[in-house]
Amino acid sequence: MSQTDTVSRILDAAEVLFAERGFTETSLRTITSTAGVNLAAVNYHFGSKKELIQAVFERFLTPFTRALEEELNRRIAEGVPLGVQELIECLYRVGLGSLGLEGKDPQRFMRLLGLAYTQFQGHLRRFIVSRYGDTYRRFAGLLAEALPGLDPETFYWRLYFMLGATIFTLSSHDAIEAILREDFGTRSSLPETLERLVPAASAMLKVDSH
Amino acid sequence: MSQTDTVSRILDAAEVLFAERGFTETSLRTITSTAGVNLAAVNYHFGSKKELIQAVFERFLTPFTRALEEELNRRIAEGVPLGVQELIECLYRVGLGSLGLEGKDPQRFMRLLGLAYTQFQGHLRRFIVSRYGDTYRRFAGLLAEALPGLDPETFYWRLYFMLGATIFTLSSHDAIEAILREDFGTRSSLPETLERLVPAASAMLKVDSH
DNA sequence: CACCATTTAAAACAAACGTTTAATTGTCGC
DNA sequence: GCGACAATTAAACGTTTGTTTTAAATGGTG
Repeated sequence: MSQTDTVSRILDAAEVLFAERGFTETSLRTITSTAGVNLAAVNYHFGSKKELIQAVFERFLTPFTRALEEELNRRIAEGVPLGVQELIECLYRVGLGSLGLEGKDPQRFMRLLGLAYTQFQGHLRRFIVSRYGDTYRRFAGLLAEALPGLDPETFYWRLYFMLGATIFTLSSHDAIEAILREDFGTRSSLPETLERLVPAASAMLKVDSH
Repeated sequence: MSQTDTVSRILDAAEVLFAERGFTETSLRTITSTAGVNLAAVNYHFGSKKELIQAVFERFLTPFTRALEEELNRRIAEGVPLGVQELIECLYRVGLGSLGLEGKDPQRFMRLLGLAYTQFQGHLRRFIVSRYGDTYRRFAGLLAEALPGLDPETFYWRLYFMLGATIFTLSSHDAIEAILREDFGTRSSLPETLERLVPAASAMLKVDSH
């Protein structure tokens, strides 16, 4: 078994298990036995559990961030100014695209993102901000440009409202979908939920509160 | 030290520590030493850690739910039909009021609510739904009445969007506030944040997506 | 073939965890 | 004051955790 094999097998197993149970609730022994590798392999390749957690996030956030940057460049090169709804659609579409490749489940990454914000892993938040903060600030800047006249403080609070609605909803998507399916008998896929989320989030950003 | 003393000292300590670090990351030893009681007191009075977690939630959710029910009764007795914005305002104001009594920090309860949804404590979610589900459904029903013409599925999804925006934002209120204070030099209190959240959440519920 | 990184196996490590036990203390009704 | 029961205490229980260490085996590269 080659190195890349062992490393990615560990990452695959950790990704799934972390998303299902959280970081503290997932032991290295569960990860390594799921991955079919030796227990010591984690500390050999990653150094520690903390660094393994960061590596899991790096593996999906780096392609996502790159894809978002490229999509923003492409849209800006067209010369058409980007509206609020278009920017949010862009964000979601890149997420569905870059995270849904290779049979990966986009919701799993949403669960992980949710964990990064709600579990108490200070090192992880610091890692994400330092690594991907620039792209986040660029996106926030474009969104602010599309909302002229809105005072910056209100804008940023609403940005967090939107972040909360997105992460919370999508990371619990399966659970919510199960409840609604029971009540209404209908199914709704992740793209359908995003179609509902885009206008709702846009309305929240654009509303005139006075 | 009387029984009520020990019990409420444990609940006080657990409430703060759970909100700060989460359930798994808070040990019974930390709780009992913070509370100044013996380690075995938790299992003696509550039975297990799971039941302690439930007791923490029961202590603040029961008065909150009762206060919300009473406020809804009061408003309905007035005969004036309740609008979307009024209902959301009502919810937040009751939260600020009933949870902010006795020097308690409303944000702490928001953090706990966030944990209840994002951490993996199946027993806790079941406990909350079975105990407080009726009031939740009553509030949702009133809100749906205030939004005639909106198809039920879209309504419920937006309800979750609102729940996410509220819980996510308020449970991270201190962290977000610190970031914005650094960027803008201004402060914003929890009531001020709620004043921003009410119109944003209302707009999200009311928007016509067609 | 020799080298070196990789992987495995097995074991041990100290630390932390939730829980239980048995003995002691405190308190209240009689 | 005494018996009964609730409450508190110190100590130990058995697991599980992340991590490290030893050794041997494996595999590809120069």
